[in-house]
Amino acid sequence: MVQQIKEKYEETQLYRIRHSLAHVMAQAVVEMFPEAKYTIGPPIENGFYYDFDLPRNLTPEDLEQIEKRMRQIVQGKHEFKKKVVSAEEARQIFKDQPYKLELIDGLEKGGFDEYGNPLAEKPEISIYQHDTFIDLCRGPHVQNTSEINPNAFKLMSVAGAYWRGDEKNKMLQRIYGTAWETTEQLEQYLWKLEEAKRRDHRKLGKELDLFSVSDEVGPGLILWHPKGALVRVLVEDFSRKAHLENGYEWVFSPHIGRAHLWEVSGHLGFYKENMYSPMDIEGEAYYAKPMNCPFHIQIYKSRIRSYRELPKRYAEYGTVYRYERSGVLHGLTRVRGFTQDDAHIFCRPDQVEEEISRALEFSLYILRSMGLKDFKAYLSTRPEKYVGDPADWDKATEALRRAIEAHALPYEVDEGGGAFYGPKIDLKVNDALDREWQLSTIQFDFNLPERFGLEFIAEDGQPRRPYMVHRALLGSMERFFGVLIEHFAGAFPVWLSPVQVMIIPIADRHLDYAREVAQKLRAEGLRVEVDDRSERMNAKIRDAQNQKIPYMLVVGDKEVEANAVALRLRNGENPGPMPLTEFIARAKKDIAEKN
RNA sequence: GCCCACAUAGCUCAGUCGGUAGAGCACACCCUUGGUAAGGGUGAGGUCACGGGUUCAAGUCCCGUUGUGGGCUCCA
Repeated sequence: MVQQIKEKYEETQLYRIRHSLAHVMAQAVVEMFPEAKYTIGPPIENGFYYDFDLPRNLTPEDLEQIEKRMRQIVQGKHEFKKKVVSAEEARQIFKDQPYKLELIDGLEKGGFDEYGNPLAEKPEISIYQHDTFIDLCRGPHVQNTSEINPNAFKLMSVAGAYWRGDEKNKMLQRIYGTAWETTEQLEQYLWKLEEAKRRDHRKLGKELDLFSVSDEVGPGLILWHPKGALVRVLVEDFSRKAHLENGYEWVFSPHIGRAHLWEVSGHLGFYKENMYSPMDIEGEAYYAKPMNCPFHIQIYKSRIRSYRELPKRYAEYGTVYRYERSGVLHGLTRVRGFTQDDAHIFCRPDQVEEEISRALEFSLYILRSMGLKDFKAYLSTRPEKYVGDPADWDKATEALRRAIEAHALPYEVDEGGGAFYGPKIDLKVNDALDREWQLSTIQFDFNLPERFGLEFIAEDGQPRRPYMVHRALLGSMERFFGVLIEHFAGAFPVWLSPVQVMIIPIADRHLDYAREVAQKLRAEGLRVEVDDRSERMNAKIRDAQNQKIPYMLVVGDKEVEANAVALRLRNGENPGPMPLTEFIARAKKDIAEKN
């Protein structure tokens, strides 16, 4: 999995620091709880963690104390010493540590490393010691704890985690820490966390009145308020138009379908745990759709298809319902009912290459139009269990790879990470805080064409099976909106701002003029409101700015006199008075350029 | 689903040792008509998530349920 990056990270000093701090933390915890059973503690993105089996639950005060003790240990200038040992020696050393013994068994048998990941070769067994603490570990570590800056790490949280990630196993206590080379880096990281909190879409969703979730309706079900819905409508309209211009045909399909459909599609076999219980309609079972594919397939199958009419590209904003376990729901990014900007492409084998390339190109175009610029692709290839012809898999995978390379996207290959029905590209987006979000996906499907017996009549008059590609670009409207909110911190580009202009009359006598300006701007297609409250101008500015409204137009005696407006921007910039016509030109330019 | 924490006015929160509920913002009304990030006053607004229990007495202690948050696992 994602080998390229992982290996690079493993070679860095930061990786060694984090890995070493995990050991130091384990020492501090074991000192605090001599009966503690310790398990594994790897470096991760931004830091490290270690999982413990402890006699009681940790409190925030415990964390402080552990952190304090860690500083002392780090400052003790202890050397990290590696030693290769036999399995027997290792068992002796860790005789009171059942989790370690389990790991040693795995190492001895080969096939698994100390984190339980599959391994090609049988590894040597090594231990690392610093100060009084010995851990089963293959390293690498710093030479000496003096290489660790005692003021560049911090323990962040305690959370439950299953032994080896399996929910059938015991729940352990995981302590997360973050660690850096310098204090500045630590502070920068902590700032980023704060900033992420400030732009949390759940918080902004409330403050900007964009959406809500109601207990009465149910968890994971989103209510789009007028302002949020307006953004969605704008995004949908833009994207729908682009689809129609790019050779897609728009379709609509129902939200439920007969059990038989889902049996044929196989969803009742391999996807049932994500589907809701059926409803009874005149003695027949119907299911809410977890995917749109079977419906688009029915449209394809509604008559005989000629090779001449391929490719067929059916697009729909398809609302699907999937059962997600209560613990995984999260704001807009993980919900139970959501709308995908879905499409299915049915094409001839000789069209695959171009269709993939087009789909990727189109995806990048749409995402860039939304103000997202930083992408990374993940190519997932054939897993061990798969359906279809390996030759088709290879052809499809190569088409995906060439498309990525043709677009000069950075990418990683997830060998064997594809679904059983086909290889795929996932496109992840890095937002303004450099956080990665998965949005687009382009997947081949070698399963459904077979199951539904899809055909087209080839040039020679014989039926052939088409290739089928499933793709979503924004992913889901809910998740995309969540990402959009966080990326822009709620300050959407002008073309997507629910309210683009707030007119701020200074005194009541300017109200008529303010309304007149509003009318003129509306006639130009701008979304305008007048703040006619009996508040001071300062308060109105503050409120408009907090609502992230792109343009504030202050109008008072001078503006009325000169048929002008005084412009203020939401970033605090103050271009000042200008003729109304000049403002209109400026706004229209910003909108056209998607600023 | 599992581990931990949390749930008080529309929002953000306070509420000590168990003694019967508070602030700011928002809202309504009144005064104020102010030139680039909060003018002043008055008022209305709460089954303290829900259901049990302990107690003379529960927002506060205990149990359960629901929801939310941080994780685990999974994913658009």
